[in-house]
Amino acid sequence: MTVNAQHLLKSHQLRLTDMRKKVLDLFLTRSEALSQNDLEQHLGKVDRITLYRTLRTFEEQGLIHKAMDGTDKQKYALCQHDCGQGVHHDHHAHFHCDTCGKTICVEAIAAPVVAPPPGFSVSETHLVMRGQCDQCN
Amino acid sequence: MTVNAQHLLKSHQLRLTDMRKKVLDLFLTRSEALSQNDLEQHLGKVDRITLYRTLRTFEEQGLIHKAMDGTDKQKYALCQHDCGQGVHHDHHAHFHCDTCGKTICVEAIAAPVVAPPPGFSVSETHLVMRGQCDQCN
DNA sequence: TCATTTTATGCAACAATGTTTCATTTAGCT
DNA sequence: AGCTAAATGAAACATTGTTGCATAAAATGA
Repeated sequence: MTVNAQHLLKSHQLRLTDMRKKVLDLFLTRSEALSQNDLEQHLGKVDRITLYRTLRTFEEQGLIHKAMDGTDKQKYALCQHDCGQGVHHDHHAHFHCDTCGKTICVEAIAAPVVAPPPGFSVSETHLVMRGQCDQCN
Repeated sequence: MTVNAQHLLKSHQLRLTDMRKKVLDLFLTRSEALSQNDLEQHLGKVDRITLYRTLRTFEEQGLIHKAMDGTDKQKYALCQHDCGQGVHHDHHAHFHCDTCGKTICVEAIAAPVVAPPPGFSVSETHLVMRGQCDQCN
């Protein structure tokens, strides 16, 4: 486990367990968003349920965020900002490659601030691009 | 069945079957996007698989489009433009209410045109807002 | 209207994913 | 080392997505 992972867990009031260390380490070495299935592939034989709860916990504590990409599968990526318990500050766009299926965070592009229709209030705005990534182009 | 539904099916080269007429009629009376589960609730006892294939066919033929809303469930809404086989022209934003769970199309707001990172090419861009709708506010 | 052809349906079956309950194990603290 | 709160792992179940195949129905043309 990297020092970084240990520090991240500690700073988010999370106990250091094997599963959490392994999962977080994997996120730290990957630039693209990971689905639960991706994680299972990379981690080998791990308990599906524990992994599911680990991801939920990480998301609740602001360690990772859901990467909306228009597919029906949930994917997660590391938060780059100081997100905390129940608070996320990730406003970047996500890019989904229709060829390789990878989903990556595009920090350089922020979701636009748009005026909602009358009577509506907006708490988050997401921008999702689909197409071909640099690897597949 | 409304005349509208019959005309829509015909103009998209689709046979007029009971399921298709019922499903399309329901979309025509609803302003929000519908999940497969929503449709089953409203249609009563219908075959799950046939409904699944009906939605897939409608989507392929440009009658309905997937309404991305950040939830893990697939939702569909009527195309407002002249979408055809494999061609969709829906570039509007979608709004998801975190209270009532409804997802609606916001025709007034278009997904922005953004310059992708170098090496990337973009085929579609989606804009999703989350918050409270006018009913729940 | 009826026979033919093409397409849609309904059923069975299965894979993947999401989720809860509960007994057991483990991490963090004293 | 021992205590306590929390995490894990197993079982079990719900929901959703998906394919193959025999049957039924829609469109077409005589």
